[in-house]
Amino acid sequence: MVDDRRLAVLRAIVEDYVSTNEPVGSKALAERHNLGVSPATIRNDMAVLEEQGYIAQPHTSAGRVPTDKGYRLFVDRLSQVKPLSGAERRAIESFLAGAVDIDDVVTRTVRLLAQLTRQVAVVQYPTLTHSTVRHVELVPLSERRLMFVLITNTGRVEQRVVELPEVVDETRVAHLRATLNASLDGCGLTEVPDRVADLPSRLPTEDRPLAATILSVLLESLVERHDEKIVFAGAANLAGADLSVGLRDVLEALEEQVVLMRLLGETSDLSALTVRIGSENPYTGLQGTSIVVAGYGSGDKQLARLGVLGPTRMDYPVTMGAVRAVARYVSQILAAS
Amino acid sequence: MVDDRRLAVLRAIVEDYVSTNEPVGSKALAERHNLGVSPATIRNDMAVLEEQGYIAQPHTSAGRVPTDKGYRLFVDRLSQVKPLSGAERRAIESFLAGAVDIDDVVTRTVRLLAQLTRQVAVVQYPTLTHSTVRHVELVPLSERRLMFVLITNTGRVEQRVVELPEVVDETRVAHLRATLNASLDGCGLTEVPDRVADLPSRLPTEDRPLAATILSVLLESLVERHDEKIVFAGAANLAGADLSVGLRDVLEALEEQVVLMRLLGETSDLSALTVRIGSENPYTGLQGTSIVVAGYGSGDKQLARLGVLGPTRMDYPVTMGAVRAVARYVSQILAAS
DNA sequence: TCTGGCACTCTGTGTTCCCGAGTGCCAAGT
DNA sequence: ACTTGGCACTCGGGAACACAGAGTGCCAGA
Repeated sequence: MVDDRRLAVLRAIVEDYVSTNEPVGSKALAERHNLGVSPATIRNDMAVLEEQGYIAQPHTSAGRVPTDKGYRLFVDRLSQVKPLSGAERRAIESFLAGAVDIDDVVTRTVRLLAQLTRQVAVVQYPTLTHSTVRHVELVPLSERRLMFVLITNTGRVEQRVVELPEVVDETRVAHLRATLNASLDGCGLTEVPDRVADLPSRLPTEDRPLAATILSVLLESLVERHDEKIVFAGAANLAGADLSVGLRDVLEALEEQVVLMRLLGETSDLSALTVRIGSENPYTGLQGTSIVVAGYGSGDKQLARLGVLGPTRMDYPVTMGAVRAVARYVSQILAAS
Repeated sequence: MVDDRRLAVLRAIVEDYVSTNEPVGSKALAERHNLGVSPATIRNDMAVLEEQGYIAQPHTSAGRVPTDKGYRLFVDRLSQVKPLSGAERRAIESFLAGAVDIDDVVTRTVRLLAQLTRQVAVVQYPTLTHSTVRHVELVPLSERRLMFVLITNTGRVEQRVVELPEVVDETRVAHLRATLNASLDGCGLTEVPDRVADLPSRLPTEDRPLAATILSVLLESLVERHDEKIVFAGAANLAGADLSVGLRDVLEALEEQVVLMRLLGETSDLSALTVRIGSENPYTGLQGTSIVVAGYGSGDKQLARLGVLGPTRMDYPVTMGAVRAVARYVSQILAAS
């Protein structure tokens, strides 16, 4: 009973603070929310909440502000993800449906999410780890050069130019192409190294150096692209917000692929929404910000993650709703293509 | 004589203001630069310069600050582009040399430029307008789907998935592929529509619907990509600077492809450095910022542009030097690949 | 045409003062 | 055992004010 009310007070504090951006006092709370008790009682509850570390006061004679721990409790137990409105859902759907290729899907998604949440959106390209080879193509560019193109089932295309050790005619290229496709078609990218390991030995002796060159490029491109690409949008939305730390640090972090990677990657559970609040984030420079992350993917496999980053003082229910919805729609689009 | 000194005063004002970020007064000017005259004389010159609109004073009793017109004169007649140091040149070279494909070149370039100038760097992808077709590839994905891949001589790859009107076997695809390559190889992208116009009529009747479908996708992809991709980096560098207008507006402009396009595109001369200062820029929201743009390209053809954007109060000689140098190195890299 | 001198004008900063919101605590009421 | 009204206390932030310092414009003399 008493405990319940105390939680209600915490919820009210979070909600008010998020919407007004001002420390909230006992009197205002008693007025705006009908908690059925007097300001004095609320003050007592607040003292306890502060004792327990859920709220804090900026100055002695100011109202209370939620701490990271307070937000955490709010997100875990006091709030419900808020679904999007019908209009918003339709807008998402039609906006994403127009995408022509994987690049386009990612670009549209990140912009959409930024606009929807009015925060910084972050989207990771579908990882190659769970993709399979759809086709390998060798395109002669000149006598001693060819372009190597790898197409995956997620629509991603990797290409490399290969300098050849010798002059090679079209017939030999065709043969190699056929052999490569035969051994790799449908094969998961992680298995590729195994599959091609013995390939040179299955070829005529004179083709082996050629095959070796191409394979080394192939393997290299797999390794290299393993560190995934991440894009963001909506940096302008940070301009107004008051991050406790400087805006500069946040922008710098956003441009560091590595930081972004870990930001999205270090979430434990892929199928649910992950929220990391303020100091829960290991990176200084991102103190004062929170992130909401969801996994997405085609079919039942989670391929990558997307999310938004904003000030700790954000509207979690709404943001979580938007992230979850966008993740679902993107998954849908990818599954269909 | 007098005129010369007045210009020297303007130059000194610009240099001091750029380095100190504070309105510069007659006394400080007389001390820091040996102009050989007294502060009083300088005051007279400053009065004239203000009359002519080259400088202004923020408040009645403050020093002077260059106006956009003043910067313009400085850039046009009072400054010399400052070449990079040897160390910087070597750093550029080695950093760019490691790029593996066109995407990589652009990404590295934009980061490099941002770091070098400590401002926001903007790089446009090589335009397709002057590229030629190196190869067209058709990759069957399933019975009624194939992937269409277009490779250009600049290393750019466009791909599209095509839904076919009928089930098509490999032989017919091969034939179509050969025909396409025969007519398009080496052809400039702008000529493609002409070249393929009569192509269906040269094919057997039963192949015509198939060819038409594929061609429509091809043409569409050409038109669509005509609005070029532009990337930027170094937004964090804006955080400290004081744009006269809000940081938010600038960030918003940077995320608008269209604005960026026109920003880079509306330069008259491709072979030289273009500088647009403050209000010379047509976009509100970018008042208070200047841009320095250079063209780059492989061989003698200018393919695209790159540049940096920063506060009007920037070090023009250094910035211009960096932009010019990077543009040259990128051109070199592209020509070699 | 340049220079030193001088009166004038501001901005920015520091000080002081005071209002009001908000708290913590206590004693009384349920 | 909670809850409530009352009350004294604290502190941040805005308004009013004074003041020093930098810079200017102008003028008379070299």
